[in-house]
Order: sequence, then structure tokens, then C-alpha cells
Amino acid sequence: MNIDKLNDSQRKAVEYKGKHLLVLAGAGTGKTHTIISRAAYLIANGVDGNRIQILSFTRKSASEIVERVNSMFRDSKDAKQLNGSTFHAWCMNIIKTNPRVFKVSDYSVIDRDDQLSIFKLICGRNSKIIEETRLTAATLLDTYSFARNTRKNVSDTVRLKFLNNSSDENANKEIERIKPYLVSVFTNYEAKKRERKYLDYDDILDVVSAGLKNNKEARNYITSQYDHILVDEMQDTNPLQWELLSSFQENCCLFCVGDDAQSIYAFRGADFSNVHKFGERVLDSETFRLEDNYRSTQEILDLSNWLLKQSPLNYNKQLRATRGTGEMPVIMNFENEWREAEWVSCDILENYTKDGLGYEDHLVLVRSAFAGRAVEHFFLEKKIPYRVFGGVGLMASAHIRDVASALRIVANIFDEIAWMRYLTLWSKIGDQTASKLINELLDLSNIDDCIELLKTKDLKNPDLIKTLSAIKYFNNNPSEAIRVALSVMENQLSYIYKENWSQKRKPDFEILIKLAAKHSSINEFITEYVLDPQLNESYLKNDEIKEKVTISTVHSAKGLESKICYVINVSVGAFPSKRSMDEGGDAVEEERRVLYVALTRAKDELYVTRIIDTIQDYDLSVTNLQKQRKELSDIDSNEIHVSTNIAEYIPITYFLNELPGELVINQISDRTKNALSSKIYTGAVIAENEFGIDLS
DNA sequence: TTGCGATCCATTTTT
DNA sequence: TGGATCGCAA
Repeated sequence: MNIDKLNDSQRKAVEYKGKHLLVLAGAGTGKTHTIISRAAYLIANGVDGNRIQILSFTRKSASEIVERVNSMFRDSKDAKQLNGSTFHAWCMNIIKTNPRVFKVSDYSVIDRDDQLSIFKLICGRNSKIIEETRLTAATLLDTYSFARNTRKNVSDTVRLKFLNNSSDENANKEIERIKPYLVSVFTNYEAKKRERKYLDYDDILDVVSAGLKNNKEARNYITSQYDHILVDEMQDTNPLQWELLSSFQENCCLFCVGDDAQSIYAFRGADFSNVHKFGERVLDSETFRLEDNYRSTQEILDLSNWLLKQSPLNYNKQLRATRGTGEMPVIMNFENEWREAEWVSCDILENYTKDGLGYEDHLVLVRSAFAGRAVEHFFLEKKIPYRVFGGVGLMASAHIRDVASALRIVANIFDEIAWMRYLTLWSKIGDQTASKLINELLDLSNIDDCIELLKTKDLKNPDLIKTLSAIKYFNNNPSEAIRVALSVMENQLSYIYKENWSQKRKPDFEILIKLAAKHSSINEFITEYVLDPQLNESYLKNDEIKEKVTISTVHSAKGLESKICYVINVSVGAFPSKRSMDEGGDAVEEERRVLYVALTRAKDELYVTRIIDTIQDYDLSVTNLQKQRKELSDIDSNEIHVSTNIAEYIPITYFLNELPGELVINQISDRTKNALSSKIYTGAVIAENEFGIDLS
């Protein structure tokens, strides 16, 4: 193995001989390289590949790590056995391989959409209370999941999420008021899950974690199957994941890599005290730091460092560029998102034709998946090839879920959500009819009985039954099952999606069929795609065309890097978002880290674009302060979330306020100048005597 | 009860 | 922009 490419601190970590290690690695300091080298080092020193488990946040990064380790050992079988997966996929695997410990191996995994359907069903019955508390099913679901991931009880969760963590009398009263409702919804939800044999994402971790914690024998048996657990993106782990990991402390060496400044998943319970408290919580552990940045030029890091330094939190981070200096980061100002997107696409095209850069050297980062649409529009128009990371994946699209629902029924006939979706898909069957049918169906014990029952009903469309019985024969060949289901359902689907069935939707199934071919049972395939709806499509499309610009949400961009990077819509009200300002300090700080992650993706050139309302906003220092005062008074007048600790954070209403001019080049085009100045009429005013009825 | 059309609505981030 | 929800006709 070649570890010459490691610097001293990296090498120290890679060759660590003690038990547990935390590596605090700033952006671009070779975090992934270190974890890959660690795995390779262990294997080269005789550790069995299958006794090493790499855990990461997305499957994309997990499989990339495994691949790169493999490529270092062309002919070693040890490396081939290396395990790499997400926490969820790993736990699912533990559940499946130890059915006698966990007793849930025949359950169906449900994703957020399915959870939401159940919550809606439960809330539907007492929607009046929803009006009083203004809690939607989606909010309730998020609250539930947050509580489970953070291991908090309902009261504390409500206090934290809705009451700014205040414990005064008003807050306590409010908790007393809404808690019974939450408790009843959550109880219903958990009962429903048990009844229908569902596991949601949180269950997967919880079941394993609780099993290991409470059953010493099982813990010993399972944890002794591994020698080393390598955790990537440690700052994104939540208390539940920590609980799970801590069960492995005794028998395994933990090697955790993370960066607190890149923690951007607090909204789903990530807690960077998993990083901060590592030393005190884990006996027999050490902490190393990596601070040399290999990715970016110093100018890009100066801007990133500056951003972090404005925070009231002390990240104690100052990245140093080993590459030296380069181009200054540029701030581009535009009058609206279309001009902004147009400029990005023109700039990329120019680089491509003039400077000989490839499309793949460009990365466009957006705050929300939604925000990329203007850019996509111009890419299509200018025929710039691109791929999108983040947001709603293929697997979440309606037509795929339709066909998947048929497969899910055959895999688990108690899957009420799947029945509901599948039955109502057909004409003349709505919620009412479907509910009645489902009531009867759920009493049956196998798919054949279900089909028989459906045959006795006077259903308008025989394809409904045909599809199910066709799939049944391909239980062990998911790919064929999809093909056959599609052919029977196509009439109905093309009717439902008449506008874009054959051009847009139908081709998606080719991908699905290809994906399914890797699996040997329907159930296995379903579980797989529920656990990872994103990656699969991306790696299939990946090798189709390498020459592509990447559009990504910042959250999906961890680990990505690019020569040229556009961070778009870094505007007032977007960074931080209004929403996070309402929520308070922690949310605002998380937004800051989101921007930090975005800025540190750039290797050579960084363009921060933003939309401004008036020509004055173009100025970096002065007018934004005025703007900030205005925002501040707006917040005060809303006064929904008045609390003491929010006050000290309020002055941070726009991250680029008071950005020192020497850190960036601030640019505006004449076109934008004109567009903005024409917004405000500064000419002569019509006098009163110039209009009115002619009295003569 | 279903299905269509119109209107309104809001719009983070993801395993 | 399109997604979800509401109201009305068949």
C-alpha cells in the first residue's frame, strides 16, 4: 500500500495503534483520504476486510470509500470483503442476519412518504385539534422522528422545537396543552406500525441499538464480529447513532472522522457533542486534528474562515492552504434568479469553449433542491449536460411508487399503505371503496386468498387482479416482476399520466428494471430502494455521461469538490433563511455551516451569486446594515417567538454583512444596474393640477 | 363516491 | 412553479 501521499498528521491517524480515535478534520484536509488509508492500512497489516465496517452518511460515499480501498489492492481477497454502508443499511443487515435476536426480520421498511400517509390517516380523525395547535401531519412526523433520534421525551422535544427551549410558566402550560394530542398521535402511529409490520427509518436503528444495549449475550455475539468501525462524517451522527456505536466500544476500535464546522443535520437530530464529547465519553481514546487544506486556494479559505469567525460559537478553525494563492472569490449581483441562472450557464459555456475546461469541472450549489430550477432551465436551453444531486429522487416519483406499491403488496400483504395506493390507482376506486376492501383484505393471510377475494368483488378493471397474480410468479426475480407489472398496468398508467407518460415517465422503468436485476427477491429489492432512494439512479446515470455539470443541494454536496464552484442565491433572507431566524440561534448557526460547507467545495474559483432588490444593496458594508435594521424590526413586530436567548443572535440577519472588501471581488453588470435603477422612478412628479376632469 | 377543475398555497435540508 | 386541497357535478 502506498501511504507516502499522507502528511504527518494523516499518517499518525492512519497508523494509530491505540484503541479509539477521533480525527477532527476540517474541510478539504483529506478526510476521505485518511479513512480510506486507514482501512487499507489495517488490511495490509492483516486485518480481515470483513471485520472492518465503514459507516457513512450516504451510500454514495460509503461505496466510494470501499471502491477506492479495493483499487489499492488489485489482487487481495481481504479488501473485497470490506463492508461499507450507511448506518441504516448496516442495521438492516444486522437485523436480517440475526432474526432470532431482533424478531423483526420479516417487517417492511417504510420511507418518509409512507410515514406521512399514516400520520395523515391518524390526524384525519381529529383534524380540529390540528387547527387549534396548528400542527400539520408533517410537523408531527418530524417531531416524532426528532424525539427518537435525539432520545428525548415528548415534553423536552416540544420545548426545544416549538418553544425555543424555554422553561418558563407559559412554555410549561403550552406543553401541558398540546402534549396529550401528540401522545395520542404517536401512540396510534406506533400501534399501526406493529399491526402492519412496518419498520420506519428510526426503528431500524432503535431496534438494533436497544437489542445490543439490553441483551449482553447478543451484544457480545454481534459486536465481536467486527474489529474496527470506521465512521465518516461523525458530526452528523445523532444521539441514537451514538448509542448504537457505544455498544461496540468494548469489542471494537472506533475510528471516527468529522468536522464540527460542517455539521448541517441538526434538523434531524445530529448532535456535534458526539464530536465534542468524544474524549470524555470514550475511555481509552485520543483526538487528532487535520488542518492543512489540500483542496482550495488561500483566497477561498480566507473567505470561509472569515465566515466561521463571525459566529458566536468558537469553532477554533483556521484552514491553511497548502496550494498557496490563486483567484479571488467573486460576488456577483443580479436583479432576479433568472438573470443569475443565465449568467451561470453563460459562464460555464464560456469556460467550456474558451478555457478548455470540462463540464464536470463545474459545480452549482443550491440551498434547496427547488432553487436549482432556473439553472436547469438555462442548461436545457443551452444544451449544457448536467446531473442533479439531492431533492426528490426517481424512486419518490409518483409513477414509480405506483408500480412499487404492487410489488410491496406481494412482498407483504399487510402493507396497508401499499394497498391504498395500489387500489385507488384504478378508475372507479376511491378512498372509500379502497378502505372497505382493505378491511377485508387485511384479515387474510396470503396473497392467493387476497386475489381470490378480489375476484369475488365486481371490479371494473380486471388488470387490477392480473397485475398481482403476475407479480406473484416472479417473487424471486424482481426485475421480471417489474417488467410484467408494467406491461399489465401500462394502460392504466398511461391514462393517469397522459400528458407525459411515454416521453417522460415510462423510460424511468428501464432504470428500475436494471436496478432490480441485482436482487434476488422482491422484498430485498424493496428494502434496498426504500433505504436508499438517491444513489441508485445517480450511479447508473453516472457512467452514461461523465461530462456533466453537477447541480447539488449543499446537503448532498459533502465530499464533493470542483475546480469551479457557483454558490447561488446567497441573498438577504436566504442565508440565513427567514425560517431559521424565526427558530433562533442554533438554526441560524446551522445555516452558517451550510454556507461554509458550500464555500469550501471550491478548488480554484469560487463565485457567490446573489439577488439584490436595490442598487444600494450592491454595496458590501453600508446598506446591508440598513437592510438588517429593517429585517430586525420586522421580526420584532411579528413577536411570535419572543425569547431571551434569541436577542443576542438577531443582529446576524445576513451572513455577508460587513464582509471586508479585500476578501472578494464584488461585481455587478451594467444590465443589472440599469434594471435596478429603473425600478425606482427619480424623474419629475405629476402635479395635482395636471389631471382631473375638464370643467370648462 | 368518484373525478375533475379551479383555486390557492407555500417553498429547507435527508437516512 | 406545480402541489395539495377544496368544491361541485356526474
